[in-house]
This record gives sequence, structure tokens and C-alpha cells, in this order.
Amino acid sequence: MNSQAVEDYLKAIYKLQSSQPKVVTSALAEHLGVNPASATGMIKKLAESNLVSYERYQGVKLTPPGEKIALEVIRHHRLVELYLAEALSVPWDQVHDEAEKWEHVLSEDLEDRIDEILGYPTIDPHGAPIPSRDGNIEQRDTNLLSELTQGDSAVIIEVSDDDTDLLRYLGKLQLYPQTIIQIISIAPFDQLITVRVSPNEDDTNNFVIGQKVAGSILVSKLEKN
Amino acid sequence: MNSQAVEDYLKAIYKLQSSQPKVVTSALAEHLGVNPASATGMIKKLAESNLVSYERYQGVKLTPPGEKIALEVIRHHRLVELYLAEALSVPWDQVHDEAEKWEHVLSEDLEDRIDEILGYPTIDPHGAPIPSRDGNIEQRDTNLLSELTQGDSAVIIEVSDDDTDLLRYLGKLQLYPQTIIQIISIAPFDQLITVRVSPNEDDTNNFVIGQKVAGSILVSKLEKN
DNA sequence: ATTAAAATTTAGGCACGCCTAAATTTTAAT
DNA sequence: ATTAAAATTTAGGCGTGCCTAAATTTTAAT
Repeated sequence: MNSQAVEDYLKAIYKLQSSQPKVVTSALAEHLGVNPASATGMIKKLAESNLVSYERYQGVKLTPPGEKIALEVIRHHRLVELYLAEALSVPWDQVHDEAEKWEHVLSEDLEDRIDEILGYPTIDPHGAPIPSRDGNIEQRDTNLLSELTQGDSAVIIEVSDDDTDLLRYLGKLQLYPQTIIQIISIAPFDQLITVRVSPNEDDTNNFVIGQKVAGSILVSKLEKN
Repeated sequence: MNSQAVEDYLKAIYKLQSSQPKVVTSALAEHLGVNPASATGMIKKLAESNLVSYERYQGVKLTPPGEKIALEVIRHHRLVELYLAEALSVPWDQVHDEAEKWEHVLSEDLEDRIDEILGYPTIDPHGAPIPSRDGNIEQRDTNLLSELTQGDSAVIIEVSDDDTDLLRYLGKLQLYPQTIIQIISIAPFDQLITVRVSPNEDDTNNFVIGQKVAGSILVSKLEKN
């Protein structure tokens, strides 16, 4: 028990729960690249182990023990991502796929060691919070970049980590966590956003991005001056 | 294909081949902690994929493609062992067990990165040679410590890596690779060996070790002065 | 050469996690 | 309220890799 498959399911349910309160079978199946019937099978198994609560046809929700395991896996994943990026110079668009494999073989001893070497970090290379060892995870007040309006300034908090091509693109645009941006304009019909990117004081560029990209970036609004 | 189980079998066969030219089913099963019937099943599968040559009841032998894969897995294992020891300060009696898991999830990219960081090493923390990327492995002229006779001097080349308790014991006795030793005496009946261990110029100690321990240490004889 | 013991293989099963196809339940449209 | 569509579950199957028990082959002893 607690096989790699179980860990992957719990992690996926956790992530999907941030948008939907109950995770529906098809969403879970799609996220995992698995047939819906297969997801049903695993859900029944997870429910039997009390890791999720489940009513037939009604979707699934993590129980406290299920959430605990999910957060442990996520902690592994994010620590490994950061370690790969910092210590092994793995490019930020590749750390996710590597970490996906490593997270399942990380012993607690090694996790502690890595945590220590990294200086007890709280966010991963994509800006996502790293859960503490006892399962606490920072809640933040964020918006999607796509929700901002003309004139808004914001700092990038987090970008989605699982699309290599997207990450490479964001890298080219310097859209990293901590970077400050401002919405210059939003064009009608396609909602194309012209955004001013200011990675540092001497460097400012304007780019146009679409809704797909803007919807994959979490930001925190800054007070207007 | 090339599942973890396949990799583990090939690695085990490779290791056992160093002592027996044909690896017999029971030895393989025992090494892997598996029922002999299970080993037979996997052997048939490996033979079908041309990774081993096999005649019923006659034992098994790696084919060139099988040996190639075995050496790749061993390279992964030993590089990871060294990385864990050097970069993450994992104690030398624990690196084997950790590496056993990590070896199966190491991408080629990451392997290259680790190899580079370590400065293209040729031996692992236990003194075992690390195969090159194209599958070459250094052949050395060694003896078991248990084969030496009174008065012989030798340098420790390699110790077996898979017994945590043994490794802790060897550590306490300073019996590391590169350490110079001399056989002071060998007692009759139980063949207890009194060994003078000289880890450095200012430090020399005598210890008594038995055949079990002496048989787990590979040495290279030094010319007598 | 015969035979008992040991080693090995075959036969039949099981758990896991996936699949497709068919049945059921929910949903949304009329 | 009925019904078609969509979502979900059930049924049945497959590959992997393990198990035990029974059959077979090899080995070693007499």
C-alpha cells in the first residue's frame, strides 16, 4: 500500500480540490491520463482505505489522512524540484518531470538532509509553497493574472509547473515568481493583455500575452501609487 | 519493458557471474529475496528478450545486450552512491539502500550532470569501479583479504556494499578502500586474522577479524620490502 | 545402477493497475 | 415529465511479478 499510483491519485485530487470542492471522476482521470473506469476503480480502493470520502456518482474528497499523505508527496515533489534546480542546475522547465519520479523514492532522512542544505525553503522554483513536515501549507491571497484590469500592478507569485513548453515561454518573457508586472492594456474580443515586465530596475519590457498564458500565472496585486 | 524488476535481475545476475560462470536459479532467487519459482518465471522472460542465455535446469548467463543493461544500472547505482555520500553526506553504510531505489529513476541527463559534478569518478564509496557510459568496467588484480598469508602487506581495494552492519563494523575498524593493512598472524582452527591497519602515518592499530569479514574485503598485495 | 535428496520447473492463483465495452445513473433540454 | 446526452460505474480481461504446491530433472550417495 501507498504505492506510487496511490500517491499520484492523492496528489491529483489535492490539486483539483483547489478549484472544485468535490473532484469529479472525469477530471481526475483526465489529470492522470487514465481511463475514467480506471479512476473509479482506484477511487473505490482509496475510499476503502479511508483516504477519500466517496459517494457513487458524486465525486470524491480527501479525508484528513488522505490530505496528510497528499501534502507529504507534494512536499517531496517541491523540495526535489528546488534541489534539482539549485544543486544540479536542472532548467526550470524540466524539474517537474524529474521530480515526478524522484518524489516517490525519497526517504525521510534524505528529505531532511535536502531541506537543510536548501536552508529550509518555503517556495519551490515555480513559486508554489512547500508544505512543512507536519503538513502545513501557506495560504496566500492571489489572483490569476487574467483577472487583473488595466493599470493594475502586481507581483508574480506562482506559475503552473507541469507544462514544459509554457515554462520555457515564460522564461523567455522573464515571467518568474517575484517579478513585478503591470497591465498596460487589455484588447477587446481576444482579451490580449499587454503587460509590462520589470525583472529589475534597469530592465523593462512590454509583451502581449493571451488568456491561456495569463490564466496560468498567479499574482498578488500591489497598491496603486 | 526494462522494468525495475528486469533491471534488478540483470544486476543480480551480473554480480553473481563474477563468482560462478553460470548463475544457478536458487542463487539468483536468494540474492533477490524471491521464491525460486518466481526466478524461473523471470528468467524465461529475460531469455525471450535475449537478455540472458538459458538452458532449462542449467542456469543462466547474460548475453551482450543483457550485460550492457546490467552495466548501465550498476553505473547508475554507483554514481548515485557516491553522490549521496559526497553531496548529501549520507553515511557509507546507508548509501547502498538509498541508491537501490534512486538508480531506477535517474535520467541520462541527470546522470551526466552528477558525473560532471563529481569530476568523472571511477570508483564508488566502497571502492567498486564505476562503469563508463559505454559500458567499460575496470578489471583489477585483487585477492580476498582471507586469501593472504602471514606477513603480507596489501591495500584495500573494495568492500562489499550491501550489508549495513558489516559496513558500520568496517568503518569502526577504519577498513576503508585505500587503507594499507598487514597480516600479523593467522590463528589455527578458526583462521582468525590479526591485521595491522594503517589509515595514515600517525595511526596504526591491530585488530582481529574472522573469515566472514575477511572474505568481504578485496585487496591488492604490495611488494614485500 | 538404484534411489533418495536437492534443485528446478510447471501449474494454478493472487494483487495491482490499467484497458474496453456495456450497463446504469445523473444532467440538461425540450 | 420525458428523453437524449453525458458522466459514471460495472463487468470482464490483460500484463507484470509475486506466491504455494506439485511435478520433473539433476545430483550425489550407496
